[in-house]
Amino acid sequence: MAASSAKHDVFQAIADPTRRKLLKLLSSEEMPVTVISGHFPISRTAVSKHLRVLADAGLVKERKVGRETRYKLEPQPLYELKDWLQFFELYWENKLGALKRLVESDEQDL
Amino acid sequence: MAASSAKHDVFQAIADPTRRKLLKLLSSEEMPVTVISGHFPISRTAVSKHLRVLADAGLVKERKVGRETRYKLEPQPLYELKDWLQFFELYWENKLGALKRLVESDEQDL
DNA sequence: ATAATATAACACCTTTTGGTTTCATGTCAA
DNA sequence: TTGACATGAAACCAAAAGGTGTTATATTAT
Repeated sequence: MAASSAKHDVFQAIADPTRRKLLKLLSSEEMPVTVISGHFPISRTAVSKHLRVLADAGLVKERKVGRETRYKLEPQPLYELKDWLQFFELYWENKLGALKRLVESDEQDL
Repeated sequence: MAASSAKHDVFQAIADPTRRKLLKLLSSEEMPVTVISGHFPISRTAVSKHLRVLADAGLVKERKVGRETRYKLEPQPLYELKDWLQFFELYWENKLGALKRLVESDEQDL
């Protein structure tokens, strides 16, 4: 899995379905690894590695509490995704809207 | 690379930087593979495989014109991504909101 | 008909990824 | 202090991913 020496980016981090489920799970509540693992059919170690990838991408924050490590969603990096997506919105939604804007700017030129 | 027998999903398709560049490149104009390859440092075959992954995810549309195959962006599947993202907007906006409240209360303390 | 072009299809290679099991370390409770 | 628990780390594995180069096939131009 992800050895995680090099920083992972958001796009790659969310590519995996398990990691996406992790993000949702950790969105509301902070949780220790053991509890998190209970929600997945894979081993605790595997979950731990996914968490590492997410942490690398900055999507999750770790906090040590006694002998456990608790994880929580850190949504900021998703901004990058939103920005990226915004570029394409032009193309799907309003082909009409884009045309309208174009026409309007042309009108101003008149 | 992606053999592409099983359908690829959008999240996986956009995970690769080359594929993201492909999407941008194909957003404005329809292009045949050879022209597309000119924009990348990798082999034409590699580009072709990336295009296949994108097509699998429905992000790109192929059209045969004579002996060439032209590719164009098909932005619809990005909707899924937007929906997914929307869930998390709640969390980061709250955070910003919370920060704003914090700053404001600090100002009031002065 | 023949040569050149565009691209898909194969076969192959290396690195990464998702997963496992086992071991080491740190912390809490008795 | 001794044992149980939580987690990280390490070693390992199979499959997928990204890449290459080499055919094969269809289409266009001469």
